[in-house]
Amino acid sequence: MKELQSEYQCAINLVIDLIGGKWKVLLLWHLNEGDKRFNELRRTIPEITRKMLTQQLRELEGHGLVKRTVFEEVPPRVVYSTTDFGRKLQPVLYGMCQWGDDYAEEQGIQMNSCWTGQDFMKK
Amino acid sequence: MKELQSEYQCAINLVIDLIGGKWKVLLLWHLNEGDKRFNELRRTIPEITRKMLTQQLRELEGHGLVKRTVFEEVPPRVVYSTTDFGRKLQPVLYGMCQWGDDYAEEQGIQMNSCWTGQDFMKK
DNA sequence: CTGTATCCCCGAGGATACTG
DNA sequence: CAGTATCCTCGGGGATACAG
Repeated sequence: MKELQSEYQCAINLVIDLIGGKWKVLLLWHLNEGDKRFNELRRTIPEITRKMLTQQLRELEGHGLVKRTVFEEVPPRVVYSTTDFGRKLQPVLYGMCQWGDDYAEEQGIQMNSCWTGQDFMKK
Repeated sequence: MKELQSEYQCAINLVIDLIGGKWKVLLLWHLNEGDKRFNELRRTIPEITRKMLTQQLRELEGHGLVKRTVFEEVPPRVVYSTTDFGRKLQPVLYGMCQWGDDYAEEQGIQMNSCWTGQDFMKK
């Protein structure tokens, strides 16, 4: 598990350590849509391997951005959700998405929009 | 040079391709403080190598987020600045920084604040 | 279903020397 | 000053098999 430093020159460096991983922003984004199970996330992000999914989720959990809830059943059921703090990032992620959409439009890039922004705006 | 895809499932994936590089967010952040020369950036981010700095700047430039201005002098002078579009990301970066600051405070992480947020807020 | 455990490859990126 | 050009290492991350 990647440890955070005890001191940072600038908050942006801390943020990069927290959500700079290859899949973390994507995971947080999808978890902000709603709680998700392990294989549900795999289906949402088909390119991710089990190993990477586990690892990135564990780091997000370790840093307090994601909560992991295990239901003691057979077969096992595990649900991932964002913590209050992870959820605080939502406006930022949303801003990123908007900016990305702007970029795509300006550059004529196609978007198969899994766009959850509207839901967010209603709040 | 890393090419963008012609189509994305979701804007967040595009954003990750645009600024997901190891140093890109950091570079954009520092360039938002003001235009900077090559070695100035190296001093600001001592851990980055010349190679990486060049490469990441070239990608940002290629994607239209950063502008590179060469002054034909001896010795050469090259100034990097954010484009209008790159600048549009500033509120997002600022939001990330605020969130990082919150996190640091909650977790008791030390911050040697190169904090340019205040300047931003005045606008 | 939700993961570990292993093995292994490949390419991001560091170190260093050189250049216009 | 602002980069290229080379070489080489190292670990991120894929593939696969196995486990509770």
